[in-house]
Formats: sequence, C-alpha cells, structure tokens
Amino acid sequence: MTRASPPFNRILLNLLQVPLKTTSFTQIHSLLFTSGASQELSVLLKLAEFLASSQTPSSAYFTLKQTQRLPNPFLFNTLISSYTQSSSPHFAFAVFKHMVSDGSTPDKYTFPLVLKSCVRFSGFEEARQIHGVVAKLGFLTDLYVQNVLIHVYGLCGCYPDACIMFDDMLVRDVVSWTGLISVCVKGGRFVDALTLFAQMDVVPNITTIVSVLVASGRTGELNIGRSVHGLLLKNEAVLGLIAGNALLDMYVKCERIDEAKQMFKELPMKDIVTWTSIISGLVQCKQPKEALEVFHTMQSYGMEPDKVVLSSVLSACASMGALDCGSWIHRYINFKAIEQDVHIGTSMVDMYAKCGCLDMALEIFENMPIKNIRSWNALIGGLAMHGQGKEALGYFEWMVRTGLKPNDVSFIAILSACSHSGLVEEGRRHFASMIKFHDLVPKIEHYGCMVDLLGRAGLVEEAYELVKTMPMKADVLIWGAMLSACRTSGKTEISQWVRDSLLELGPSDSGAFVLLSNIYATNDRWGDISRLRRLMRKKGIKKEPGSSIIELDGWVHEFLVGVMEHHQMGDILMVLYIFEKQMQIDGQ
DNA sequence: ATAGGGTTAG
Repeated sequence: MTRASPPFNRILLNLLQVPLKTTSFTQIHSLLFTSGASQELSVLLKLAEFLASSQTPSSAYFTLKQTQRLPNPFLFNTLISSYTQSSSPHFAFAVFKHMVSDGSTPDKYTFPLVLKSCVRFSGFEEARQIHGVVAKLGFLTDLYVQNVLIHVYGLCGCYPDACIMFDDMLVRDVVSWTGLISVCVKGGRFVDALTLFAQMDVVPNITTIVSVLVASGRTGELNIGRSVHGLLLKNEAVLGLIAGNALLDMYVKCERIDEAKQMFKELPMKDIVTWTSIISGLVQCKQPKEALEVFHTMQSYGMEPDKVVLSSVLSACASMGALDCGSWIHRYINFKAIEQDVHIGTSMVDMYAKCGCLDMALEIFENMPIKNIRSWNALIGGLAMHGQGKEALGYFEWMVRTGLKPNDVSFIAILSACSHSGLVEEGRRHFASMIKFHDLVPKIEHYGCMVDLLGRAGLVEEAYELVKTMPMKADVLIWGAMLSACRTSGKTEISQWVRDSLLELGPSDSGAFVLLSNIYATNDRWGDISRLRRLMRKKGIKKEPGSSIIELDGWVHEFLVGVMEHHQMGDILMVLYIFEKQMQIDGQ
C-alpha cells in the first residue's frame, strides 16, 4: 500500500469539514484506511475534530484508537479539546474515562484539557475524579495541572477545594495567585480577592492587575484602585484595551463619574466594552440624557451596538421615560436579530413599565424564556409605580409560588405597591413576612416604605412608633416621609418631634438641606435659611439644581431649575412651577 | 493556565 499523496490528503481534509451523514462518513473512513492517509498526522487531527462533531465518545475513541498500533495521547487530547468546545462538553470526560480504563495513559496535557471541559458543564464530581487520576499517575506536582485544578474547582462552585489545592502547593507562581484571585472575583468574593492580592509574594502581571481592578471596583475601594492606577503610570505601563477598560470601569463602579470621563477621554483605544462602561456609568450616576448622547456618539463612530450596551441604554430610557427611544431600541433588537437574554429582557420590561406601557411590559415578560428575580422585580415595581397595587401583589405571590426567592428589592417593590394603593393590612403582613418567612432583615429603605405607607393612610402614631423602635438611626428619607405624614394629619406634637430630630440631624447632605429649609420657610425663618446656606458652603455640600426631563416627538428636553429651555414647547406652566420652587428654596 | 462591559428599588 502506497502512502497517499498530499493532494489526496487535502481532499480528505476538506471532506471532513463538510457536515456529513453517517453513511458517507463510513465511506470516507474506509478510504482513509485503505489509502494509508490515516498515517498523516494532519489528517488524523482533522479526523479527531470531525469525530467530535458527529460521533459519540466511545465510537470516536475506538475509531481513533484503530488508527494506531500504540495509543498516542496526543490524538485523544485533540478529541477531548474538540468535545470541550462542542455543545456536549461532558463527552470530553467520557473520552478521558475510556483512556484511563483502556490503558491509553493520559499525559500532562490531557489533564488541563479535560479539566477545562468540567468548567463548561459544571462537573465538580468529574473534576474530583480527574484529580484522583492525576494523583495516581503522579502528575500532582505539575505546576500547570495544579493551576488548572485551582481554576476548575473555583469555577465549579467549589471554592473551598480551590483553596485547599492552593494552600497545599509548595511552589506557587503568578498564575496560581492570579487564578485564585480571579476565581474569587468570578464568585463575588471581592474582599477575599483583595486580601489574596495583599498576600502575594510573586510579582503580579497585567492579568492579576485586571482582576484586582474589578475587585476594587466592586468593593468600592477607590483608594486601592487609584493606587493600582498610579502603579501602572509609574511603571509607564502601556495600557492594553482590557486593562484600560478595567481601569475605567473601576472608576465607574466607585461612582467617580468625572474621573471615569477623564479616563474615557484619555484611552487611546476604545471598543464596545469601553463605550458600555461609560454609558452604564452615566446611567448609574443619574445622567441618562448624557448616556443617550454618548450612545449616539458611539454610533456615529461606526461602533455597532450589542446586547450589553443596549441593555444599559434601555435603562437610561427607562429612568427618563423616553418611550420613543426605548421602543426604537426594541425594534433595533428585532431588526438586527440581537440575542435576547434575561438581562435585555428585564431592561425592556423595566423600560416599558416605567414609560407606562404596562401591557407591553407584560407581553415581553410573559415571552421571556428565562426570568430571574430582577425580571420579576422590574415588572412588580412597574405595576406598583402605576397604582396597580393588587396586580403587583398578585405577581409577587405567583413569583413565590414558582419557587423564586424574593430579595430586598422585591419587598421595596411590593411595600411601595401597598403604599401607593392604600393596602395597609397587606403592607403590614408582607413587612412581617420578610423576617418570618423569607430570611430577610428589613433595611432602612423598607422602614421608609412602611413609614410612607402608614403616613399616607393617616396612621401617624403607628409610623411614629415604628421610627422610634426601628433598629437603625432614621435618615433624611424617613424624616421626609414623617414630615409629609404630619403635614396632612395635623398632629402637632409628633410634627414638632420630627422637626427637632431633623434639626438635630443637621444638613449632612443636600436632601436634609431641602427639608430643613422647607421647615424654616414655612415658619418665616429666613435668617436661619441664610445660616444654613453658609453652613452648607462651609461643609462643601452642594445642592444639584433640580431638573426634569421629558420626551416629546423623540426629543429629550431637560428643564433645569430656574432655566427655561425649549420654551417654544408651550409647557410654560411646568417651567414656572419649577422656577417658583427655586425661589422658595432660596428664600430671598 | 490566569484578564474587561449590561438588567431590578430608592
């Protein structure tokens, strides 16, 4: 039998790339063997890839085994790696089992490959079994294998095993440290990630730095993030795209939008991730109009929006009620056939709900194949906001029946639903059930909802009792709710107590300042207001000018306090009202 | 072998 000539091999290679039926595969298969082409390594590798795309693990394994006298792990490794990338990653583990039981001894490359497949199908038990084989065959001292085991245990949701692996190592390199740090970051253990970074006894690389930047952003550790930034500048590190984006997003997550904007300007390379970070930052910092402007700039640079940035932009539309813009994005998603995942679905439900299109919000919600707690919260919160308290409660109960655990945001949604619809008894019951049935500790926001609920229902004394007995100190929001409760009830005693408490609290932020100056203003104490203003200046507290945003004919109009913009719109009444409020706050 | 962006409330 002669060796196949290279052109023949190439034909076979090409054939193997075409999706084939089993019958034609059998023909190619026999051609391979009778021609001797199966001796060519390139053909065999292609064959392994092909088998992974069309055959079960055992038939693929035995076909490959047939091609050789002595089992060569290299070929099986290729098969394992192909299965790992396929839609049936667990088949990689099946090949590994065949190798072990059949005597085709795995080599040091086999373990990282098959372990990677465990990450894809969350095969923690399988990872343990591979670990056992690693130990039995004497590969446990291999640094590569150890590093992969840390990674796999960590990502299969078994962080303790990853730590044990790490602790037991005699020599750790930068990959071992970075691996465990990144596992912490992916599992939300941001403080642990920073602690590990502090303990590191090898020089970190840019990959380590990126993980640390994510951790400092998510913990709000601005100082650590800034130090890392300084370190990079000092070393004159050339920021790659990923590191630059990580730095930018750190400032975004630490709510330093001005520094983030500066960073964004300075970055020499920008991709869709860069734009997404700055846009979502603007949304989080309550600057949705600017977020939309940046989004349009992004498009003018020819950057194609993807589902991630669209989800953020939808959130911008939601927060300013920009229905035209939001539904344009909805059409864009359908037109470009952008994949609709649970994030973008939730953003869409939220946008339609906040814009008052509850029917549309419901329709999208019902068509979402996967819903998480945030999806339900968006819908329930939307119903609550539009006075559909009973419906909101109905969906809440349905959600609980489906087995989803409500979180603290869910309770803010239903408590405010009760508040806006006057459902006092239901509100009390749900508030109590937080601790009793749902293992949740009410936060100050929940007490705020209850005070608001009781106050609106005229139950000022009960609200008063709640504020006195709650386990935390009342904040401006609580006092604000109490104040408006008193205003309608005429309980002068409680009202005086609220005022005294507010004065005692002092102007710690601009919210308190507004409340205080309102109190002074109603009592004609203009001198006190001047004093307040001086105090604010001294403390460096700024009151952002109030603003109001509306959308008309696809245009977003912003009204700043005391500023008339787009006055040809004819909504003069609103402008005047805002202007009047400004006069009142200034009090002069 | 280790690295970046999104959604809920107030």
